[in-house]
Amino acid sequence: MGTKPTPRSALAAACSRTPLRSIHGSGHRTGLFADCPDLIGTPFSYAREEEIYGEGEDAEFVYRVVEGAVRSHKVLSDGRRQITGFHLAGSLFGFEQGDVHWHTAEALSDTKVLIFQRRPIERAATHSAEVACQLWSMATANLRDAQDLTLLLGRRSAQERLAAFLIEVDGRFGGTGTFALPMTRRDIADYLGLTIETVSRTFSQLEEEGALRRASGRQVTLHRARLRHVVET
Amino acid sequence: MGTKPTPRSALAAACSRTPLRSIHGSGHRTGLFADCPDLIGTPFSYAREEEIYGEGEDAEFVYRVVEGAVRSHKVLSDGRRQITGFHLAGSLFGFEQGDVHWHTAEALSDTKVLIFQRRPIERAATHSAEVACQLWSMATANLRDAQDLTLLLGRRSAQERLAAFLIEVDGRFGGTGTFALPMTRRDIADYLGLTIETVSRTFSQLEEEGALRRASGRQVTLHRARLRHVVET
DNA sequence: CGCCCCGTTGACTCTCGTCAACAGACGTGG
DNA sequence: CCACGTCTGTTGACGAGAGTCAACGGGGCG
Repeated sequence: MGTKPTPRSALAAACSRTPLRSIHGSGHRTGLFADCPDLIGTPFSYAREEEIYGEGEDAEFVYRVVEGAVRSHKVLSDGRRQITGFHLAGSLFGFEQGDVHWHTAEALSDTKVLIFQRRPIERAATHSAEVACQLWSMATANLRDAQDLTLLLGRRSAQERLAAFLIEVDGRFGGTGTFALPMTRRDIADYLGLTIETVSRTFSQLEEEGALRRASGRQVTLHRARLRHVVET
Repeated sequence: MGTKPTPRSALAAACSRTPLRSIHGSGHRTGLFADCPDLIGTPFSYAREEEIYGEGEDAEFVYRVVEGAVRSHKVLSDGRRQITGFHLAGSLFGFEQGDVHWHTAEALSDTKVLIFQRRPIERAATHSAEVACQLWSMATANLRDAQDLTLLLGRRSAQERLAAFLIEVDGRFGGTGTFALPMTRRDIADYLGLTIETVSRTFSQLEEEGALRRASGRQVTLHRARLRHVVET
């Protein structure tokens, strides 16, 4: 591929050559913008651990995950990190208030996204109540997630946090109870407000209690009833 | 006052008698709905510790604090509680996604609010991009607050949490550095993910370090530079 | 006056963090 | 092909910070 193209250059190129129809219908969830045919995203790729945008950067684009996974986080000056969310296939991220990002976003693995320019969407929102309502609905969904995380971090033990997290991820992967975690122990720890050692020990405890089984790689099989019992309410 | 009127009955009465102009201009911050003259709230009062709405209840109204203070929280089945936000004069609360509240809201002290019906506002949003954009903006502001709290709960020590909290409250009271906390130690603890004993001890530590002074009641005077130093980043 | 609630403090406990060692997977280069 | 380093994950020993339990003082209110 030679030198890495920027989102901007990819967008410019896409304007002249992309067969727009081919971008949709590729299996990602319908949702925001699904009924806005003029808001077609430009495909783009990021390598594992590559930064998509940084905190404080100009928020020129928003993104929808097509394949792979992304994390959003904030860091303190001494390096402590809090991941505020994982974005899996189908989810939209990077849409924040104001003109700069207040998080850093990085690809967990090689990831394909669709890129949208933020400005035209915001301009559309000022004219179309429908678009604005979709943005509102999206923000509200994110708000609920953030507040659930707040309850998790403020009032739950390590076991409860990990159990709730695994149930949540399972749900996002279709609820089969078996999946491969796309993130490292460090990512899980920084999401749950724990250390990697505690996450690792808690995995072992849950396995001893028969609430899950670990296989090679990051494959896990959940005993969902027992995990739910750990989480209770 | 005899039997307590419901918001519903107050609203019905207000339709026939309230001199609408008198409600506004009473010193609360301008903001959402300020430019929607047809969305006039009905005044209503709650006593200290009174529940305004409960988790799972039908979300018929939204509220703006005129005077006093309100807390929103969630509880786990075993009684552990996480306060997700305090609402002081001027702030709007109760606007959540879906038809039911996902929090409980209670008055910290005797509190005056303006009540708005949710449905007409939502209906207005589907027609007016401006209203919808305001709702979006409000949700996004709440989202940022929730994510800041996430970072606080996930990665900060008791001292850092309390210092950040005091700076935040000071800011909301005008940034003079001296004010009376409207909430109890229990409320602070349940907001910061700590216990009341830890909050109390942390107050004492910060006072020993000269970062604040406590006076009678819940009056505090902050040494803001030292508190900011505790929080650093 | 007496009760209850709030806040503070002390003593002890326990969960989770810290520091360290080590095993397995993977990629690189000799 | 294998030695090597690196990265991820696991486990153990120990320590620190926050939680738990308990006592007590002060203020508000019936």
